Amino acid sequence: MTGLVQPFISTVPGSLDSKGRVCIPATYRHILSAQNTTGVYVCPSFIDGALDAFGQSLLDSIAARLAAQDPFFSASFDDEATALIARTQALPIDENGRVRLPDPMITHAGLKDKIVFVGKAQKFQIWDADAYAPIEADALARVKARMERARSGDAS
Amino acid sequence: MTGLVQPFISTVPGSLDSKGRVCIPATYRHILSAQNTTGVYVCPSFIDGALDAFGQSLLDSIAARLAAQDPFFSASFDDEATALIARTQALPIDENGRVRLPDPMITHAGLKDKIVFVGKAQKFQIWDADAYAPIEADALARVKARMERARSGDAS
DNA sequence: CTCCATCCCATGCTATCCCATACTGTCCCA
DNA sequence: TGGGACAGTATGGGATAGCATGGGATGGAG
Repeated sequence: MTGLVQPFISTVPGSLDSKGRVCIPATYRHILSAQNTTGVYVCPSFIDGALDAFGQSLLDSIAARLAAQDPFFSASFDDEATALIARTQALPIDENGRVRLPDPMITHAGLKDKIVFVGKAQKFQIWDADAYAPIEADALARVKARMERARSGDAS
Repeated sequence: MTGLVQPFISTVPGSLDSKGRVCIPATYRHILSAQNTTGVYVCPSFIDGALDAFGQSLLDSIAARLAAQDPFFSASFDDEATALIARTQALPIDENGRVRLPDPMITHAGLKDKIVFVGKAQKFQIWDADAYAPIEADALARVKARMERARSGDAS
């Protein structure tokens, strides 16, 4: 049943206005509303300077995993809840498709004026446009190198 | 189908005033009232300097598992749940969304002026702001380390 | 009678909602 | 195939309801 969820794809440019608002691309909004999500869940990544955004489907699977644990006496529950649930915010989307990003999240991602939305299947990410450019280049280079290694290995 | 209960998420800053009152974040209050809870249940944590706060849903499931002797939990769960219930207080929320924390609980959590509310799905916690910062950092580090271990294990 | 706790009212502010406008892509028809 | 119209999308700004906070008043207990 999880396989039927539509994935977030492609990279979309966007902008952050003076009030800290961003306009979620219409394509992503349609996917979100198909998940019975009125808003969008956003969590600062603990790997890099991105914001992870997702809908009800992904949150449910996280909450379900936590619900199977003892909320008062389990150490693993506590770490996971602290890292994921506590740092995630439910942001409502207004009728024009915009969300107000909390200031700490803007700071975390170093968002200026220009931003990009990057589809990652179950979730999408929000990056500062300048910060994302080298990240994308590096990722492309790694994929290219791996493919060439695989090809030369196969061609024996 | 009331099966899915809305989880407490995100971290919200707050304050303790000179009368020992705290203002419960509006988002949490809405979740509580959706659980037919007029007030909030609060219990000093067993493992650290936090206050655990929750609504009717979690209290019911504790009581139900006590009665059913749920084998999923450890053998000592019965003792723990009994202690938990004994130390829990039902605090009324006034019309402005505030609760008066009993002095022993303020002492337990070492609350000064600045506090934080930390969402943990079925419950949320109340921490002194300064005390929580290192707790969060440690939990993040542990989760991050676990992820990197898993990644290097995959990359054979 | 004094002190302490709870209740209630009043205020400033921030966040949310809403409207008004510009634009861009698509669709239809000549 | 080109031009025009329209609908959905994106952006800026202003008003308002709700939230958070402080202080005073009232009732009960010691």
